Amino acid sequence: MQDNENKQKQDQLIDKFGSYFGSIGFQPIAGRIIGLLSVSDCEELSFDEITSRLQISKGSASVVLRRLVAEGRVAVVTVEGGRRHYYRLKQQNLFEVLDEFERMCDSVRGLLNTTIDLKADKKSSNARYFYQIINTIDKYKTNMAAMRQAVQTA
Amino acid sequence: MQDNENKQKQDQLIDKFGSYFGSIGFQPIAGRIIGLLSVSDCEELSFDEITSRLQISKGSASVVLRRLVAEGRVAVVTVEGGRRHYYRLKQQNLFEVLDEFERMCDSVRGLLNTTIDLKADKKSSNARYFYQIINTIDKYKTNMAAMRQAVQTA
DNA sequence: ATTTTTGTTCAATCGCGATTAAACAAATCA
DNA sequence: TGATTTGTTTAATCGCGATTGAACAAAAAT
Repeated sequence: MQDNENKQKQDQLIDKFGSYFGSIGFQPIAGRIIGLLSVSDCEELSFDEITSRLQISKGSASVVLRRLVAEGRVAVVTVEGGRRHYYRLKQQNLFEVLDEFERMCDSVRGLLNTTIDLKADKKSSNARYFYQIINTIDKYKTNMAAMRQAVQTA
Repeated sequence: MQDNENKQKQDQLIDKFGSYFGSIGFQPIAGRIIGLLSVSDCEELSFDEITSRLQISKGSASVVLRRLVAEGRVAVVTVEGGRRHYYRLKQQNLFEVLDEFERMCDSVRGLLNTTIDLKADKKSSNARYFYQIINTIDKYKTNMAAMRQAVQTA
């Protein structure tokens, strides 16, 4: 009973992980695998445990796990002598998400600069708006750099 | 010649806007419309100018524009006496993107908290990892609050 | 009143990633 | 060696949002 209830709560959480990772561009199954590895009390699960717990085909699991391993999100643990593969959540650099966000900011900044360059009237309403955005991005990046430094030295 | 070259550059930029907005969950056409309204020297374009410049069906344009207007990304300008609708880029609150990012942080934070709650061993490797992430999120939010204040009073 | 312009609605299609099933390969066991 | 477990590969399918085309509606022009 207790166990069953716990499992249900875990399943709900796994789905929430799934939709979160789905929202940032992961395949649904990839998100749910990360969810399972995050939620499970046992931190190393076999291929078989993953497919049966998530009720997914071996094919899906194989493809998605390979990708997750290649991306460095999941680690494979091969126990000596055994033939099974075990998978565990790989801990990420905590600033990785911020890195990606800043890269996105950079690309937007570049895009806006090019856009302004191409404009006949650099003082037009939109051009001024774009200048403002560029400015805000710059402030944000300065701020983030300071924060990283603070965390590093802490 | 000059004109044609300029138009090509604009088209490239419009596609870049398109793929950027696509990457953050917009329909391709929505992204390209925003791109056109951003890049165009004329800041108010009619329905017809949009469909013909982007080579899209009236149906698509109608649906997508309605949505963009509903979301507050595009404004409709109806000139007195005329029957045409004109569309212009609506300038956003510059912190809107950050707002969304912070909301996402909040939801992740909640998810991780729930996950830790459910764990048998709160000192497990993953649990400790999740605590670290929560901590970093908190630092980030504190920092952002300070930055906003600074921008407000500037 | 009729025609033209302007835009909307909606059924049908298109494209594409996600997923599966089943055949296949490789390693271990008996 | 033959049987079993463990995972991979790939062709086919599924699902779903994006897009179109064509019929339709509303307003203005003639």
